[in-house]
Amino acid sequence: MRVLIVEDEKKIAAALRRGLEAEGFAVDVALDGTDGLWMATEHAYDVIVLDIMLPGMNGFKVCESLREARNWTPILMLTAKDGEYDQAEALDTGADDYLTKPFSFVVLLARIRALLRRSGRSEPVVYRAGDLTVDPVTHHCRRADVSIPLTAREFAVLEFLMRRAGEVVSKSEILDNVWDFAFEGDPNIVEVYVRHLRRKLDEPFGRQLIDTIRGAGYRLNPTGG
Amino acid sequence: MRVLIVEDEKKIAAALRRGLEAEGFAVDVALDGTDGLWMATEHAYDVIVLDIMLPGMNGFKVCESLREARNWTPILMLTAKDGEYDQAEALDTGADDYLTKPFSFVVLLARIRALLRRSGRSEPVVYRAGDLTVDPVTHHCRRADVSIPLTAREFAVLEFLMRRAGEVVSKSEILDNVWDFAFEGDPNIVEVYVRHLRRKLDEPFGRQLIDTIRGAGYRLNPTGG
DNA sequence: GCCGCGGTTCAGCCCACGTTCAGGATGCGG
DNA sequence: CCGCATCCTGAACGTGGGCTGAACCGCGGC
Repeated sequence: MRVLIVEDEKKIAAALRRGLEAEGFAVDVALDGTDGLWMATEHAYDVIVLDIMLPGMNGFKVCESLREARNWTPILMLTAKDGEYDQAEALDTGADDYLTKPFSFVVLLARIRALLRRSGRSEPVVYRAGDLTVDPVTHHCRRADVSIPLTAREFAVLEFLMRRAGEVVSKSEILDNVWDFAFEGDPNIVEVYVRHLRRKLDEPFGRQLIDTIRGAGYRLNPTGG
Repeated sequence: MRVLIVEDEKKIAAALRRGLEAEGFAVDVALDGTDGLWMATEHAYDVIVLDIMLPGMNGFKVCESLREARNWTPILMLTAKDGEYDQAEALDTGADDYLTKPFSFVVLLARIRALLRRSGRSEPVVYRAGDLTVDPVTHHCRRADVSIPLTAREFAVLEFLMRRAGEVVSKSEILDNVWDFAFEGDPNIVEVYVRHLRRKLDEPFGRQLIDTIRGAGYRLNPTGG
């Protein structure tokens, strides 16, 4: 599955590349608009992540040019929240979806998966661990056939842990993936959400789904605890 | 697996080279920034370890130049704790991870492995000795199919001994690799941790995994004892 | 406006872990 | 057999990482 990222902020570009490669995507990066357009026309991608604010040629122009050239690769646009460029304009120029900065990696991944699914290029994803199932598409979580209501954040944390089931995941990794790239708050928030998840997923069932590895991070038990 | 180390402190550079070569990496060293940049562009490395404080051209610049040249080799930055340079700036310029000095060698190695894993360049690592298996990724240690809980330090010591299974390893080597390079405490701590490991790994199974070589150090029995 | 909910911050608590220390065992050379 | 160096071992101690409940804040719905 090939992805093209067109983004000039190196930090974001690098983070996206890293994350997507870890998910098994083949990733190319272009750091400005003209280069992005060139790469998109020369290679066949399954999806393109396209920033709007770009040096040289902005994202709208890139998107427009591609569509005029009859290139229908799904495009996910990245827009800044603070006006200047309009969200809706993204869809007008032929983008398939957009995401406003700042955003978290799991949300981006979900959107990309959604685009791929719509274009019929990928199989559905459902995570399982023992009697626990998590479905990012329908946003449903159930354990032992009882449905568990989760808030957006709780769900995102759980989804990330499920993707890395069995592995030790550090708190900073969770923070980097589930919260905004720009998040500068108290890292203790991760502990708080683990607490929420344990309360909803462990206590009613008398089991331990999420282990604490002191000094290293957390580990989701792939057998469901 | 090729590694480039860009570091001007010869003592550290040499220590890293030695350690990584012992791990089977092919190691090149550059002693200043311009040289490092040149080597990174001329050769293909799997990972680059890049100090920030460098004569000539600092680490940020090197990283930035590489990324602008579309070189996406994973970069692990080494930063000093005492301000002056900011940790976060490392990621801004396109580094993939950073490590603050002082750090221990096993931590560095773990980070390098993590980078390689994320970029899909390496196969999973699990250490085995007889019926003992140690998995750094999941932080699992099991003997004869029973899971043994270990603390972070215990795990680090065991991991180091496993990597050098069959060899005689001196106490100071263990100290240098598992503790900070700057550690100035009682070396007796190594004996204490060997004791802990023996209690957890030997006594319940009536075997001797770690031999004492009086006057020389310890040796982990590759057959599991 | 008011209310309720989700997200975030904060402060206090607790205990596991890392480290130190001192006394006891064990091996080795003379 | 003695003396010394090395290693083993249990216990004591202090710290910080992690846990938790509650307060706070902002937003959307009624």
